[in-house]
Amino acid sequence: MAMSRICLRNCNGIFSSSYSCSSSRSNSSNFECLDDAVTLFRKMGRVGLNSSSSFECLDDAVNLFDQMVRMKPLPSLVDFSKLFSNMISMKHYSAVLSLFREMLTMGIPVDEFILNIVINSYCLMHRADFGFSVLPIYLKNGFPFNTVTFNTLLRGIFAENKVKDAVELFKKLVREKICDPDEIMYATVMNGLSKRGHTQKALSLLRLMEQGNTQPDIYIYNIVIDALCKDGNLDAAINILNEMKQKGIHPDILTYNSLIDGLCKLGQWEKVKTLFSEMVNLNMYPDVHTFNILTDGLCKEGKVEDAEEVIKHMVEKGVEPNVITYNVIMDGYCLRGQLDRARRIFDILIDKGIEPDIFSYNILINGYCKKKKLTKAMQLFREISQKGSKPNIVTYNTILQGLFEVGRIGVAKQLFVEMVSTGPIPNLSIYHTLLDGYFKYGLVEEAMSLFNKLERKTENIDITTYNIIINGLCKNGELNKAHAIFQKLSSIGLLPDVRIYTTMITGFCLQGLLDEAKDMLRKMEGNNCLPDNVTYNVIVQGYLRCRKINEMVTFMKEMTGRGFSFDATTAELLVNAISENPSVVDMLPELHAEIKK
DNA sequence: CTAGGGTTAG
Repeated sequence: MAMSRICLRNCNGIFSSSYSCSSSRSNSSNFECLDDAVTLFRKMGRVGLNSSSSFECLDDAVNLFDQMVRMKPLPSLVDFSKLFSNMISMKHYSAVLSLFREMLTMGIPVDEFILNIVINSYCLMHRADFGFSVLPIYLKNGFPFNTVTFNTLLRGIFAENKVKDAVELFKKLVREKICDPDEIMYATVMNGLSKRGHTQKALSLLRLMEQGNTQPDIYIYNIVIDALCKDGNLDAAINILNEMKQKGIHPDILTYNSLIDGLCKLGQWEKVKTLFSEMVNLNMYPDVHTFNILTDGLCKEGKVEDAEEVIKHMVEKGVEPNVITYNVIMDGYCLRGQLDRARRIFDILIDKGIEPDIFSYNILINGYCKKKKLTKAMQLFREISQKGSKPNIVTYNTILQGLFEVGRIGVAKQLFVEMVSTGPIPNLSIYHTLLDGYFKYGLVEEAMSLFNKLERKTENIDITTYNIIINGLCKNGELNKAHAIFQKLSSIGLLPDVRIYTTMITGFCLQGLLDEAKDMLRKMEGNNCLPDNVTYNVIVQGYLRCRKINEMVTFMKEMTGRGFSFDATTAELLVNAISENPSVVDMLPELHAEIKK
């Protein structure tokens, strides 16, 4: 009953659909829910909720709200805040909004806590714009804005990837002295920036902070250090580490975990050891994250046995491996093609009473797909739903790629239909998989009709989509169509990147149109898009295939001059050309060493 | 009392 009421309340709003997505419908009867709620309510007492309380289902929360609004005198706003917070932790965002509206309608006064929760609900629904529409209510009630309000909004804007808007808002707040940014606000902005690839901007904010009243704390330093580590800029990260130490701010386990992760990814194992002993000497004990980072680093280098040793070590030290530990190991075995071992690990995980999560399944499914064992992969795929979990977008993408790889196009199409009706909303990666798959099997019409549908909404597609289309058309003998699409790119505001140029050059080479390929190479340079290793290999291969050795040599010199080298295909073609006509060698004297390789 | 911040896995 409560469910339907919420839906009714929502039908004026735009959130009814989001609501039905985020709510988990309870199977228990409303009666039971009501009883639960009443019991819960009695337990909490008239004074309000216990902060640790939670509800079985949305109905409990709504019923509790109904009880609360009927009470005389009304429970305090603290109790309403607690109720709403609980609902947010259960992801019932739109239900919070409905109940909030109901409070307003009933003339129940609200406070800034409630308003901030409401703003957060909008933000968590990725509608920060509606969050702003709550601000007038502060003014109407004479509440001053506080940093929490704007932090919530900033976080919401970042969550929608609107980096510029977030930075604008932050600047406005500071410039117009609307609120004084605290450590948390700096952390919010810096985290938003660094998680979206703007490490340098985060770093300059750190410098700005150092000059102001709010001094950076451990959180701030951890954000910046982690961002630098993720960028592989370990020197800079360690410089910041030393800076913070000098200021008397002690690095914590997160600081060390970020640094160790960065060093592992660079394969700098000696430095990893140094940092590891440094943290132990500081009485900071490595936790499950630290060990997972080490395990992952080793697995990515193919050293799964060493990773297994790390696990033995952590168990000896009393740190329990978690699902991620086993996932990392499974992925390590899958990467080496040892599917059976990965499957053992999977069984061990279950034996230990650890629930495999969607990652566990995705890793194994990916392993089976790479081995073209689609039947096994599909079995696991079905098992996810049987176990009461749900395949996510990555699961679908992995399976779809696997199905196309082995040519089971019909099943792939079926699975896509199933996804549209019951699965996650397809994203660009899914469409890329479909387009790529269609082209691979010569289904140009299908690919183009899907592309035309996608193209109607320009925000649906990106430069990679065009790369797939241009590549697919070229591979299917539709060079002219490919070129036409390439030429209209700039008119729709997309700058061709090195990959697109290379695809076009590949297309020309495929048709033996070497002059056109050469023109394209010069054109890209003119457009400030430098050819890379792949571009040069493609063009050299083009000349080699047509046995135009003189021109080939020109490009060969150019590419080696720029520090690029031949890939396996180029080398093979060159060897073939030489064996056919040994005099070719004389034309490239300076490359003897290269050829021998 | 109740609202906002940092780490790991495909």
